Amino acid sequence: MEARPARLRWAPPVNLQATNVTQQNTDAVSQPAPEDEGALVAARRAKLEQLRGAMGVEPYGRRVDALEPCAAARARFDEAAHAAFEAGQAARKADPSAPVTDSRARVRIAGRVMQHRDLGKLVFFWLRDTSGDLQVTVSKANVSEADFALAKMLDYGDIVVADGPIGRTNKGETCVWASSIELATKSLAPPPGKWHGLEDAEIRYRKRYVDMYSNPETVRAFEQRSRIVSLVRRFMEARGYLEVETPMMQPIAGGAAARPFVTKHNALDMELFLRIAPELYLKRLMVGGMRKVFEINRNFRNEGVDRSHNPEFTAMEAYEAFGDYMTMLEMVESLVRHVACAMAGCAEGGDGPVLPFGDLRIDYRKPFERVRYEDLFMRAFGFDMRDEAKVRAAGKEHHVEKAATLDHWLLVNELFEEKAEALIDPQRPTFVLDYPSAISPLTRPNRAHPEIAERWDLFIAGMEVGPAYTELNDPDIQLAKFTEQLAGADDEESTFRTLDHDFVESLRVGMPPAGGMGMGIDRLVMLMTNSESIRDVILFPLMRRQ
RNA sequence: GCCUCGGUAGCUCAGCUGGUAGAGCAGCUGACUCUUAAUCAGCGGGUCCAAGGUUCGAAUCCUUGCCGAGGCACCA
Repeated sequence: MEARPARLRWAPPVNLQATNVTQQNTDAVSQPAPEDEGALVAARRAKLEQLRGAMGVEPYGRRVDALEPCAAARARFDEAAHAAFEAGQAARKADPSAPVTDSRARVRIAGRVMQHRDLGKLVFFWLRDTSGDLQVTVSKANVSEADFALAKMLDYGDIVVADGPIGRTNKGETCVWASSIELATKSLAPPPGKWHGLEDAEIRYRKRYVDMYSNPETVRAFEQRSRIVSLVRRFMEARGYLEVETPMMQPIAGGAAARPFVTKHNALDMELFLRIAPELYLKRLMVGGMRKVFEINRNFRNEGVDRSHNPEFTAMEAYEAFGDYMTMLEMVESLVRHVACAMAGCAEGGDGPVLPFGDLRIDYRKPFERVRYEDLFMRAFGFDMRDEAKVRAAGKEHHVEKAATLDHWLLVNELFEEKAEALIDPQRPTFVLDYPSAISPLTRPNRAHPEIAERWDLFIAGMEVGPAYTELNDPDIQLAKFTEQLAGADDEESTFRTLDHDFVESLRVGMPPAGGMGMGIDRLVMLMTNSESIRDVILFPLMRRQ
């Protein structure tokens, strides 16, 4: 990849005369000013000055080559070399002319100081990097006077480089016996406690950088996330899907029914929406002739925030020309099991694992549950969902809002969500098949039963992980459904809902029959990493401004 | 938007029917060549989230607001 010229990278943004930019910057600078810093910070600043002055140490470091992760350094500990060195030391005690024997591996590690114990002429501290912790032992006899002075004055949170042989203490702790140490970065902030670490959920999300070094499982979860996304990509590529990127800023926010975020392009004087879904663009690619595509990217929905919703979230959508919703079902079931297998370390092609999620044990073994929407409705209510009178009565009985006037199928779905979804076993991944057409405007109706759409939703642990459709490719029906939908929009919805005529035009050009699916990647990661809050799988979740 | 719970030292928390603000760890000074949440001696450290009210007196009771957690609602 060619590097961009530095001039471009560092050039100030050009067209930023918009007032909201300045506004945002002012808001961001609500941190306490330096003069508000307490005694703990003052003590660290005093050390900083001492390092720079009397000790001649640069507290913000320099390039260091040939570093290895703490875990790798620890793994290079060799019992025989350690024993030989200890024996040699004993021999020299008896006879100082005995030769020095030291075949222990030399290592160089860097990390944050997590523990610090000063025993006078011997200093122990632990360094932490993302691979783990490793103790560094500094003996006054082994290092320069300057290095020893530095070792004694280190603070919890400082970033330090240590060089030396990997060995063991008398008490059996594997450690680096420092031959030299170097301060990489002085930390000025008071750290969280060394025992409890950082537990306050608010600070964990707001200051993720502290959470990450204080709670190693945080970094672990995000390493897992990265691995899962990579597995998903490789799975899709192996099946011949092409990864594409479609607009995140759209003049019409289509493809779903959520409330969008609004923004503006100044030069074109144009209102834009952050996308709520990529669907309508990916389908245009089908029209253009691409057979199998997928996109993994952010969607933005201007809705509430809770344990399974963040306003910006990562979704995958995939489309396969000449497929249908059952093509997608096979693909998604294989994909979810594939990822679950990788997480559990079980054999590929086997039945699949059982993974914990909170108090649940999710059973990813073959096959996932399949249940028809109308059968689930029948089980929940005891009558057919097409029975308008009974549905109307049940709506009133269950106090559905506007039960008397609401469209029959919308009422059916209200009832379904209230009572039927609860019948799904949260421990069994379940495909609910064949939703009513009336609530599926982008889905092709079943040819024999047009009130039913060829659509499924996958539920795991009570969460909706994603839907799939046999895509509607009849331009006339699509236009009719869009028009009907717009007619039902209230005043607020009308401000952001517009008919995407170009999309309808693309269907007139002709989209091959196709299957399509969507999947919430954050929710998939939650399930795979046993994280019950979406905030634990998003590095910087949206928080209210302080 | 609604309901419940919470916000006290850098961190984790205690603080009873209203009566001078506490602990452990962290910090500072000193001792210690094998520590493992090191130990020992000594010393500092608070806008009790904010504003208002009740009271002789409020961390504590009341009201409102801010921030968070959980739940509900919203989310085809």
